Amino acid sequence: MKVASWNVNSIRVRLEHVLEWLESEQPDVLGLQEIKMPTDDFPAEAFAEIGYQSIANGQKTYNGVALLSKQEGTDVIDAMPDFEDPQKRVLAATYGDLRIVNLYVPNGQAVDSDKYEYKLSWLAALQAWISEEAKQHEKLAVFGDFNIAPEDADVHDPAAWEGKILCSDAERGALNDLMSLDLKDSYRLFDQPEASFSWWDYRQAGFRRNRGLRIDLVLASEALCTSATAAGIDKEPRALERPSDHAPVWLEFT
DNA sequence: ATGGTGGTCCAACCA
Repeated sequence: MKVASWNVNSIRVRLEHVLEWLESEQPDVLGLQEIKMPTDDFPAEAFAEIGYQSIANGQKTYNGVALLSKQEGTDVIDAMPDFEDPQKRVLAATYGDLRIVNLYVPNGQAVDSDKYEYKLSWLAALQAWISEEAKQHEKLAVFGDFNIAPEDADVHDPAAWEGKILCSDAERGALNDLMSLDLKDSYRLFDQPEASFSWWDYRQAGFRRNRGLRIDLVLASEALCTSATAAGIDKEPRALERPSDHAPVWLEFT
């Protein structure tokens, strides 16, 4: 089994990239973030033609998540319980005995902003929801664009980013709380290259200079970690013409 | 010191 996550920054613009990546990598499940279109506009037919079913949870202009898969997803959840949110940022489904939670965590803009307070309250609601999901599903993967770099090793310039948005103590604390629900950052189960990132700013030639952050994560339950065989980040799509600013991240297990 | 790119949609917001 291979599961993957990719913030595509508009599925309209990135449709060909995603179709090509699915055909070459053949993941069993791919979660998308920032589809940036209403649910009803999602190009399900294009994915069906190459053998992928889809579930979308979108809105006009901003946010939006989707799940593409070879088998049908069941027990779909498209909003966190007990958290009113007009922003479409979550989508969960079950594939066989595997539970998938696909997240687009709020960016937060800056640590002194209203959007940061929204991010922290959103993460508190997530903690409550995922603790319930973890009780119900032994094989659980919680993946997506977390908009949090777990550690300084996940940041190109830790001194410059210290305490800043995506790296603040409160954000990292919320991520650690989530991981204390027996969920591991699966990328670190394996030896990885230094300076491994999943997002590079479009500005200042961030990708060419590898000035990035690793903020796209696949958190895996103990039952998944014990059968994990490989994890990685595929930088190839980030080097294409008109790329997303994020690369797909993936986990394989038996 | 400032702003620098890109998507959505055409002014301004979000990242």
